[in-house]
Amino acid sequence: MERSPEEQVHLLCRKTAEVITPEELLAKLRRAGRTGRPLKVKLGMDPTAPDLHLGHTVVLQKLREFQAMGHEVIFLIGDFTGMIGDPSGRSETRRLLGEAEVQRNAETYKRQIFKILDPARTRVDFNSRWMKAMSAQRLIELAARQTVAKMLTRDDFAARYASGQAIGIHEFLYPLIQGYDSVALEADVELGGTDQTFNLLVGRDLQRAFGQEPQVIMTMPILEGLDGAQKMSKSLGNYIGIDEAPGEVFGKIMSMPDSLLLRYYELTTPLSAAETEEVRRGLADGSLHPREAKARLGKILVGLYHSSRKADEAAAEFDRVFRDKEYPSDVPQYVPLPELIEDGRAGLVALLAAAGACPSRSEARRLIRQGGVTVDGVTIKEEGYRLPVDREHVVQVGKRRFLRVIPPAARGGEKST
RNA sequence: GGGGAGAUACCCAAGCGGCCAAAGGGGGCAGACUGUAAAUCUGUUGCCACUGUGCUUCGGAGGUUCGAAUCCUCCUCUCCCCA
Repeated sequence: MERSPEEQVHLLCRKTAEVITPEELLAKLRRAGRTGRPLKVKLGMDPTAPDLHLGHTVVLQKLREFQAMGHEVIFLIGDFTGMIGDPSGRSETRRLLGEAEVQRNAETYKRQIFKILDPARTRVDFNSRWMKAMSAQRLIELAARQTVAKMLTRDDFAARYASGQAIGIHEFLYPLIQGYDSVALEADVELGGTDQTFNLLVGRDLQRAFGQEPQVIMTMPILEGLDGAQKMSKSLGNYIGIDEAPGEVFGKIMSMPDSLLLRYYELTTPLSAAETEEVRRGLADGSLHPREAKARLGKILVGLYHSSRKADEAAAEFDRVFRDKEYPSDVPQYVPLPELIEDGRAGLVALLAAAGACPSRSEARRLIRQGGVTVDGVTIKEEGYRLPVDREHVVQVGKRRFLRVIPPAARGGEKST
């Protein structure tokens, strides 16, 4: 709270895509400074996909900045909206979330957001608290405050409408309910990705309609997923979850397109603009090899969400397996089932499928045909290969899957895949 | 309420009686290359008792036919136009 309102505005507007409006933010901050009443900063999320990824951290980091300045953060879980169904979903069967499930997802959220946010300064709320009690009449009154034409100005609605895709009425209700959340919470500021701009603006409209001072809205850039094209999302499989194992996080960073590096430095790390610039220059003039830049980024991120010790371990393990082509330090054991073994040997295809190293036997055959399977470092090309189970053998499938095949007789080592 | 179009594998999208387990693209996986699980190139991408007259798959259920993703009937869902 020691920072002046002007300073706060300056800091808070960094790394944002849009702030509507900085002037209003300044005014609110000034008042907060005067009255000693911190701002209420809202971020809403659906409880449907409880795994947070790096994309979410962009906005969470901004929330943390608010906290660091002494403001109150409200993490709003859209359990009511979530129970109705997610508008971004297509026509796939709409799964209704039960209360128990919502509760569980909420717990998952908390565990994850508190890797970034300060629990002491975070209020977790649920919009069912007020939405459940809302009568149909009130809802219709709410709906009367927006027009279809206005709704169709939202990019994704417009695009879907133009391309002939379905838009459910309830999807129109979404922005309204989200906006109403701001009314219910009397939010001073609401954050979101740029894709939320429309919804956030609806919040301002509704607050005005309910006689409140409109919230300031701040949107953050949307982080591209690992494919470099679409936004990061779990369903697209192009994400890095902040709850993922250190090795996974590090590996995914190492495997992302070089072209994405700077973007990630910028949006997912706490590095200053000057430090990011340094990375950019290094990459540009060749003094920093992309691989090194990635390793650094990987370490930073693992360090952030796990620990710097885990980060070093992950980096060392990566080098070991992918640079030095050695076996990982912890290759899972697999003890073949007795029915797989005949004359002291087990068919490799059956074994790979049974061990879960391949989703099907056909896939196992394919991999063998393509030279993607080795036993004790020797590439196996025959689909009919039978692996002797006389002693331990290390089977590698592709680049990343390893298996220590243990003879069943040799001690009852626990089975794992 | 009336008229029209459509539903194909993870996604998009061809096919419109046999040569279709189904073109093409994306994605995935593998190989080569590489200081990287980057880029690029190549291969591959339903299952199984896997060198097959095998099994399952083209919204769902029936039917026609020697034979259907392809034709017919009904159903479900979506989109467009008109009212």
